[in-house]
Amino acid sequence: MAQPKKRPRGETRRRILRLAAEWLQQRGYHGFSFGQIAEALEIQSSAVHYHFPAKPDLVAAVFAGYREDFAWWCEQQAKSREGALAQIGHFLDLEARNLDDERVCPLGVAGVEYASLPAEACAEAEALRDDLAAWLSRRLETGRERGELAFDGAAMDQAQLIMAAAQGALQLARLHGQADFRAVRRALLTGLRHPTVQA
Amino acid sequence: MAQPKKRPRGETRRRILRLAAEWLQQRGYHGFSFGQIAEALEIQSSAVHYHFPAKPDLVAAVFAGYREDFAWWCEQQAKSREGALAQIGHFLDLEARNLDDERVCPLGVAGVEYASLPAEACAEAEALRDDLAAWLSRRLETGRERGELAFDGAAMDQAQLIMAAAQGALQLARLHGQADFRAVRRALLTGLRHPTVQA
DNA sequence: GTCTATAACGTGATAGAC
DNA sequence: GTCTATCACGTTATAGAC
Repeated sequence: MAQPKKRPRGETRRRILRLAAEWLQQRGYHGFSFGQIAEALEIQSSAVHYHFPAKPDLVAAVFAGYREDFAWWCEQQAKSREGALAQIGHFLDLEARNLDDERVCPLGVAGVEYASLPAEACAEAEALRDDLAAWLSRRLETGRERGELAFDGAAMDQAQLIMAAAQGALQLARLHGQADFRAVRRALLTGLRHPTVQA
Repeated sequence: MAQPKKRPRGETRRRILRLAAEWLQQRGYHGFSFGQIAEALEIQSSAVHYHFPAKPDLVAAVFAGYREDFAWWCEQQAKSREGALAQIGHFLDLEARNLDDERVCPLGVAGVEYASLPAEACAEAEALRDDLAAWLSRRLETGRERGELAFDGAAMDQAQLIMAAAQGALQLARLHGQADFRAVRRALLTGLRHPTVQA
């Protein structure tokens, strides 16, 4: 029988998280199993259970990872000191990266499967939603104050429109093609650039 | 689709379809089973298999039902002879009905679980997407021609924005509350009403 | 940290009686 | 059209060896 492969500390855990994130965004929570992860990584399913006692633990960790990644991205973004419209464009580009390997936004997964998702995963997803909403509405608010952006209504309404549209567009892109996402990106940014009417 | 036009008058069949549609939109494709449907309807799981040989058949039939319902809705809508903005508002209200029992848009389910969904279901979902996109872009196009609506870019881009935003907003509403959907509805319609700038 | 082995269960699906 | 009975399989999860 094959000897266990020695791997650097924490390497297996990272590989599990990485694959689980990919499949979660491609197939949904119920669309992959510990056994499939084990097979793909050429380890035993009980090795997966060692790192993550149960599936809710694994998926909650995946969502927590999304939050870490987004926090890191925000830090990098803050350094660039770009305008609000450019930053929001970069946010849409961040979402667009999911198109490369046919993923959807993790919030979409949580939203669709909400009623069949473990509570831990829901809680992390809600926190991620709050992170995104806070970042977006802040950019929109200051962008409007500085006259860079024009839109009617509350900044938070606009932030939710952007989140919802990006997430929905990634899903529609799978049904009809990546052009659908670009169409939505175009429509969103055009709407923001649009100067308010002088009455 | 496997099932021809002729629909058996069976009450059981209708009850199965109704419950499957509800659960599909609440839990996703993998979030419910024949056994659970049988239990809820107090029949045997093999009775479900009688009406729908396999799960893909059932779910494809559910999607086909969505298309029929939407076609019927379009007919009713055509009779009203309302303006484009009002009609698009009604479309968003149609989506908003899903909030009542915490469902999401079926296209969201298909988009999220695409990689783990049977091909029959994907095909029906794509057809439904085309139905919605065609109806919306037509309203947008004629609305703009008549000066009722104002937006930049292609009508189809705008149609995709509306579809994506509505679908994403239903999902976000589950994570944070129904107000999120209303915020998106507001932002969308405000954007359309916004008069183009006179340069 | 990974393995073997296995438990306990739910799943989609089928055959055939009534 | 619905039932009983059953199947093979995949699933999550645990115990204990190395």
